[in-house]
Amino acid sequence: MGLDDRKLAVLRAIVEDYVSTQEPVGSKALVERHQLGVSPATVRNDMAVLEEEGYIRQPHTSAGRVPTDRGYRLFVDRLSRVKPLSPAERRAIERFLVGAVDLDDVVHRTVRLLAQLTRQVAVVQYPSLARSSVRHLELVPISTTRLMLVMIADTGRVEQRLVELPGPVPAADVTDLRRLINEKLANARLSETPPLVQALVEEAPTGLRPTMTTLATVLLETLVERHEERIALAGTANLTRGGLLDFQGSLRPILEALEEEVVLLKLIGETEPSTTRVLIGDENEFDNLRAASVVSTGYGPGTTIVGGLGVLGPTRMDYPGNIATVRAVARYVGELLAQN
Amino acid sequence: MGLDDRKLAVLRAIVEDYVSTQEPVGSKALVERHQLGVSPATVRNDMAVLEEEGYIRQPHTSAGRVPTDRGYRLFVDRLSRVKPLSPAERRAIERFLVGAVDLDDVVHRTVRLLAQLTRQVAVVQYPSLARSSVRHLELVPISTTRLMLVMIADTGRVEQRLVELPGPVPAADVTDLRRLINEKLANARLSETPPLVQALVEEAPTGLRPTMTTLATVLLETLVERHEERIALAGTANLTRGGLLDFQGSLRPILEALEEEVVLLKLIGETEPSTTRVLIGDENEFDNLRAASVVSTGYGPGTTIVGGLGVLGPTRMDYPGNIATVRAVARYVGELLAQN
DNA sequence: GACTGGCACTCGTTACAGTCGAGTGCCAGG
DNA sequence: CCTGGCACTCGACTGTAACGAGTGCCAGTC
Repeated sequence: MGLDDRKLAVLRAIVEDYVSTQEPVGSKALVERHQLGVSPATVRNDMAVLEEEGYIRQPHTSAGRVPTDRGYRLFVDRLSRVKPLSPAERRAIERFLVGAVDLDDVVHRTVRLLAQLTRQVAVVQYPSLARSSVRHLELVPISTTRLMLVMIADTGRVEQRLVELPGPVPAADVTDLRRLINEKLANARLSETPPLVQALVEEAPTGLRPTMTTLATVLLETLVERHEERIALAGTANLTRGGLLDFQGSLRPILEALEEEVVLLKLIGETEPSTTRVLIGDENEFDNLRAASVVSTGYGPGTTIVGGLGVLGPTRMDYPGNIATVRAVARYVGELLAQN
Repeated sequence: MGLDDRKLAVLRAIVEDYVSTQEPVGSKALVERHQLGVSPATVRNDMAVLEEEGYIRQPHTSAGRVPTDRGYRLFVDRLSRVKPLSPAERRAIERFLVGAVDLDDVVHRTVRLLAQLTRQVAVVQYPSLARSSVRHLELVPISTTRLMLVMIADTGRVEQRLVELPGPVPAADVTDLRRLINEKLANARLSETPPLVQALVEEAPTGLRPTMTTLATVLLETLVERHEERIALAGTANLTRGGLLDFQGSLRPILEALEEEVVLLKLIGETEPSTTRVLIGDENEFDNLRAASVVSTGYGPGTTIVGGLGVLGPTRMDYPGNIATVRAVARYVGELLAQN
């Protein structure tokens, strides 16, 4: 394919201009705003090639060119230069995140911060239970036949669940149960708990066996099956920026997708370590989001990844800027988590 | 004011037609669709009066009439007939809410249910801590200088918070602290805890005094100041029904308002016992929501109110239907809570 | 006095024609 | 391989005209 350097420069210029002006960009405007060193006619020839290769298209014959999803992809992969954060942005991140008092607080502040900095919709996954370890399991007697099971993960996440016991259980037994459970499960990765829970039941003293069986069921549900993942969302109002030009006139599919936790998890949860993932338009597997792009990355204390975070916006977004912001925020959050 | 029965009937007909068709309604269409027993000309005269009194208006000279906020208000107060839920709706409510496994689950199911039934944006406030009592306070040692404080409210709500202790505290002391705290605070209304916490510090044995002081600070923060209220939201995609006719073309202010928890709490949190509150358009104190209406009510086990729930939509909404649904859902949720 | 039919009027909507101009593709020449 | 020039396309905008839904008013009827 004959994509020489100048053609790439033209594509880059088109993307940059279109992203900032939101209007199809013509050959004349291009040479005026960028130092391409050639005439509009030459640029037109390049554009014709770029269009043939599927990187740009014209909304209608007498209009300028607009990048296609494929064009954005090339831009992101090969053409965008890293855009360092401004000092003001760095300060904003620090200011916003210090003073967070617990995990909930961290997540909420993070998601708002991301939405504010990128002016897009921000999504933050709570630290995944699957990738966490049990720090402590607490049994709190509510009545003689009811316990509250509280699980504290090493990431700071806390899950609780009410347990209906098969019969009254004296306080001393609760103490024993608590000890047994913690001996077995503390410091275990959540994903590895099922066999341990099974062992707990088998090894339980006969007197505690029925209660332990009930507990085991709830434990498995709490640790593995239910609610496994949580999501925080902010900045939906940013979808309305840029009139209705983005998202071809209807926010509906986007808003619907944002209500589906499963969808969001797929979007930002499946990150390989330390990569920033960019999904552009129809690269996305959800039809509802074919007009949107997602920039996401993983975060966690040190080098381990415990969750994902990212932003969602129109395909016409500032990729370099958003990538830089998402990365920076993820790094700060990781540091914050490492302190616990 | 000369609002005889027929004029009221005309207003009612206008509201009903406009709500269902979403188009300004004219005199001719009115007499065709309702048995008013008079001619279009007569209806026109009535309309002129209604317009003069501010209950309806014309978008432009050659168009039909549309209810004003004032018109909706009159409709809601005096003209709407109660619309009983369909059996299908009743079934849906029951089916949706049984099987909820804990409070989080109840709240999430409720908010989704409301959004689905009313096809509006649904808002549910978690049971307010201010109106709850302490069921139990648990101290979980994380390390020698760190505790996790877990508060379980009688409504099922659970709050937790990490506490950094001034120095190492032996396990036995933790047991003592737990006992002291529970003796003093269990069953107390959260709003009444501040003096009790104060007393805790004063009455603490000298050895435990410093630790108790630290705990007291966190207790006050957890019980009274922080996060006091939480909100669940669903159905934002419903805002896009009815094209962009509702909300005069921009969802932006609405979406912004929905991101502000404070705003939502004001909307649905301030409910007097067992009343269903309807706020129509500019009756709302938030400028962002002057194009929206809110139907809300309180819920709770038995006759006490522990939180609010409701729906938000365009002023052009089905008030009788939404009022009925909101009430019914609130009642079911109350029953569900009472079972704990 | 209340209701009705009729009629003139308003004004937004639609359709159509014409102009404008941004932007293109192509070609001949450097 | 680049460039200037030129004809062409086609959406955006403007102006005009016909249309029709809906109104307000008035004179007539019960």
